[in-house]
Amino acid sequence: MASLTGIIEKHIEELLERANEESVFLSRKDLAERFGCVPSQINYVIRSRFTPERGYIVESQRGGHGYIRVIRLCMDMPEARANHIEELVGDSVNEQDIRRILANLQRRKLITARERLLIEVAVRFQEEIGRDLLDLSPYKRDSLHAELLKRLLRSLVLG
Amino acid sequence: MASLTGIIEKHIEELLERANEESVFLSRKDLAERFGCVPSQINYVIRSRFTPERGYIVESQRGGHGYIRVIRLCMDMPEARANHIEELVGDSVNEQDIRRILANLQRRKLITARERLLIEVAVRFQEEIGRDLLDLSPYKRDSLHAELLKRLLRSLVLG
DNA sequence: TTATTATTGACGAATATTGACCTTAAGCTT
DNA sequence: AAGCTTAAGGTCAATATTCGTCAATAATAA
Repeated sequence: MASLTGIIEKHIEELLERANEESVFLSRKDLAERFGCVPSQINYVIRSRFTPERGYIVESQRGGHGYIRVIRLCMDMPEARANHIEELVGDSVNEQDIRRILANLQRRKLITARERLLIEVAVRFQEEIGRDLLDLSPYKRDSLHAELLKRLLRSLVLG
Repeated sequence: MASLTGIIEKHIEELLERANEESVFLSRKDLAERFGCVPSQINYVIRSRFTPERGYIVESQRGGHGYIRVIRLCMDMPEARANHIEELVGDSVNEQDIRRILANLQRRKLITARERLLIEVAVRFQEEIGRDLLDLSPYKRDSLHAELLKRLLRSLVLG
């Protein structure tokens, strides 16, 4: 993995580590100069590597004093939990399973009541759309549930 | 964040804090002198930072004894917050607007970073499904985003 | 070979700063 | 009371500085 993208990705991760902060402010122009690439390469790295699904939030501002800010959440979650989630959820879950899983996670204090609420609302909305608007089969809907649930939980649990 | 605008913004926020009042009266001329800038810079700070979207309203008066008054809205009633959400989101929002709204809500401590992350992931998933799997039009997708976002935020904010 | 991922560059959009010119209100002066 | 003066604040356009998007192309993986 000696791709430019990989190198820049590592660099940003290192900045996050080294600063021991929750976030870093980057200058797109400076980064591009430093790594001898076009500025839009930085956008590519951000878009492909520092996604919400991987536990990052990115803010940016154009114009004078512009910046790209990368925020990293959940810095210290054991990897074991990630695998656990895959197992737990599998490829298909119905809403009852989901509620059971969420109740469990909340009881173990891995998610808050509000986070659980968000996840339930998101899943229910998806169910509603899939059923009423798109006429998807029950199996298809449960597959989508599984995928959504995994993404949501991974974003919280992985760093 | 060493921009003039940022510095002035912080100063005004601090005045609000320190006064522990709901509002502060500013003198545009004095502020401009203090920070060594043209008076219209103050207008820019007000227009771009102390917006209703961020929970402020501003009154002003010209002429002798003129002033700029910055009022911080406190939205402690669930009712008020809910209405605010409706307005903010409307019937259609693109992902860029969503990110702005979420950043503002987090700044105002109405949601946490993790909650923001969950919402971003849910919206992105919906976008992905709508685009790649269901081939929905951009407008339809933005409508669905608005509906999803409103439901998610209402679930949090009504509590 | 085909599909995915990475790289590049042209063009566009947003933000910050400044200054010239406009509008409004209060207090005098007549 | 009307008009003038002075002291605010408002608007708008020009400019500079960043970042973002999109599509074409190249490289790599399946």
